[in-house]
Amino acid sequence: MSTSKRPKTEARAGRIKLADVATASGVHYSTVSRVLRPGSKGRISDAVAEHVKAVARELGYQPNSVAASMRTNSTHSIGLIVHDMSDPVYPPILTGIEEVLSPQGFAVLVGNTGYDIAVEMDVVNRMASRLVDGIFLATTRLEDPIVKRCQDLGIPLISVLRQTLSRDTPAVINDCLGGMRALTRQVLAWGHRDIAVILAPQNLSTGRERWRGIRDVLTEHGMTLPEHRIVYVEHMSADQGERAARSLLNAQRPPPEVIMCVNDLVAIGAIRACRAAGLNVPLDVGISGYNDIPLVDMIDPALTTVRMHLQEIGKAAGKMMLAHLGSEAPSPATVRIDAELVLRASLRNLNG
Amino acid sequence: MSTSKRPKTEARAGRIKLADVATASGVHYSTVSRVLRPGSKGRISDAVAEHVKAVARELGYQPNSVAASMRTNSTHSIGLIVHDMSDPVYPPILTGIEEVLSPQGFAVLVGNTGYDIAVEMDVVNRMASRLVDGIFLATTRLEDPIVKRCQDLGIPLISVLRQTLSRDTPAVINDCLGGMRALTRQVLAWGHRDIAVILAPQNLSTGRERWRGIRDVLTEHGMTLPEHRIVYVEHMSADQGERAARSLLNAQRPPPEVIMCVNDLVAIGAIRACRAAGLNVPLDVGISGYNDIPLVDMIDPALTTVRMHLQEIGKAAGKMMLAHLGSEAPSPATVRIDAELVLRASLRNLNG
DNA sequence: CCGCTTTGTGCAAACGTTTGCACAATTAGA
DNA sequence: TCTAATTGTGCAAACGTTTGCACAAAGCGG
Repeated sequence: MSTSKRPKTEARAGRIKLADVATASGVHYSTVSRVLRPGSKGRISDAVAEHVKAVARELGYQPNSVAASMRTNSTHSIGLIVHDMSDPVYPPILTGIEEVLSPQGFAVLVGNTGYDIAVEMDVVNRMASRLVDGIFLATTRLEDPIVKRCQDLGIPLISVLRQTLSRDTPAVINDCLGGMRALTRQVLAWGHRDIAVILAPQNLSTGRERWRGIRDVLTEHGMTLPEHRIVYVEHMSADQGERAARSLLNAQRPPPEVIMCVNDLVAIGAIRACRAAGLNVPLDVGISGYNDIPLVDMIDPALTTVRMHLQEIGKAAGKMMLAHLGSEAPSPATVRIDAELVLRASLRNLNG
Repeated sequence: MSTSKRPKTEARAGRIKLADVATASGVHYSTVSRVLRPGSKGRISDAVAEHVKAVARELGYQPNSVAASMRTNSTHSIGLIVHDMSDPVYPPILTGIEEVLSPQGFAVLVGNTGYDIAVEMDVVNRMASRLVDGIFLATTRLEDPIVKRCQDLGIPLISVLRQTLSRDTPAVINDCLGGMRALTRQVLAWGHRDIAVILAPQNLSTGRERWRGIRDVLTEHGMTLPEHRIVYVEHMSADQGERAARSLLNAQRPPPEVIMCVNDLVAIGAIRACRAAGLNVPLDVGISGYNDIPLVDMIDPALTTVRMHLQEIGKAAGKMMLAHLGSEAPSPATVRIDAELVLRASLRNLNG
């Protein structure tokens, strides 16, 4: 740590503390504490309370929550771990979380992993050092050493968007299964039969559930996909999507009627790949995504996708965190937030 | 605060502390501290150091940084205040900041204001209570009570993307003036003369600089814009952009040749408004944005805009923060990061 | 008017570090 | 061999809260 901060400015150094307010009001500092932190034990007369509050306000007293945390062993801060905040899925979740937690006095510590699990482990350890009251994990794998670590550390954990295989953590997730089923039914209803898919790694619950949603419906219709119509991305980005789509299109075979992508970014990449291959979307190839991130309604062609209610997910996660912090018994419930089909130009009705 | 957390889990309660490591290694806990925090005063023999480290590792010691913060009066955490993380401009900045600060042991506390200055003031006060070492402010107004507050509180502040009128805070901003000049020159070079603008509130440095960039170039060419070609948004969102554009198009006059928008989201709204009015972009009306946020290259039509190097801005801001935390004299330097013109389909060459 | 409850306030410990100071042990210089 | 410098470690205070406990004052029922 190179930053040696010895001196501090005046304002920082001469910070008003409880004792200052106390002497200025002629009471003991413990009394000030009780006035300013209602809910603590020990009743205070209204007269004193008013007076102390007035003095505190006048002196511009700002409580030192670090000191309070030290005493109470609770920082009222919670961590949010994501791979990359620039992925537009995450910010609305942060907003939802803040909406619930901020009024309760919680602050949110954001940690980006950059898709690197070593970094992620480090982030967790640092959050542990900082005594966060809980962690929201948006990177959860089906078998997850990070989850394990949090459990070992005794940090309340809530999984968002994803869930472990054993469902041993509380979680708030999108109903990927339902969403993908609805989408697949629509694809079939519109007469598509030669379907290709670009899937996420199958060590993620989202990746697995979305794929299962597709397969379920295909199976209902007595269909299965041939190997060569199934490709994977390593993580969900447009570049990865473009690469994957290229491998679908480059083969000697004719292009599929539709490419169902595991999410919108991947679908964007797929659209690029189609364009590059001289194929028109949706005339030559239909494309679908998942998430309904901002602007996919404005792209060319407007993307058919499934909307997750991300802010709702964030809010639900926030509430769940509050519940878990309050109670002793964190029942690992999994809450599913409904998904919503959004039909746009990138997928057409072959029957129409 | 409703959450009464009395009991804690085993793991949380029986946390290993310095003293535990000390007794286990047969040394005083101050020695352990010195071993684990190299750079502190007092040299330790290599033998003891190795031994203590081993014991600490074995016991799984996690330093309690709250306690350390209490002692040192420095939390190694910094705040980032934005209006709304869902605005795609901010995440890359966060990434840049983290990239620089995280390796130095800093954590980032994110605060969304929801465009509400009362909330914003509250966020600042809470960050002050939490003893953040510094604050990045991305909401800076030309005359800003928030900046004033931070100065009163003695919290090191760095303005990002925006700057105060008096330039009394260190800041890292995009070169809006240069960027907008370049764009305007291009617009003129391509033969557009009937130009309309959708501007941001003029109490923001970005709003004012971008407008000045346009005016400068127009003035160079002996042009000025008539009142009815100038409209404003309250803040930078697609909805606001759509409203503003509507008011430009609804008038009895013919539509302008080009609408220059203060940023991409606003431009998106303007495109929507044009479509709704039955106007083709770019054939009937050209549109430009600013920022080059993700996906504007994919929308219909692809948006002509100016790229800010957001992650660079974040990194520069992070470095600047480190510098200011280190030194006594925070010279309020303003760093400008170059902008880059990005020409796409939404603006056409009338001469071509 | 007496004991008992209630109410309001002060006292002091504790939270887990960091670090100035003291001091013992070792090394070096002459 | 003696003094002086150096090195390694222990001691204890301090950081600013919260909160259990003690206790005085006041209210009250009989």
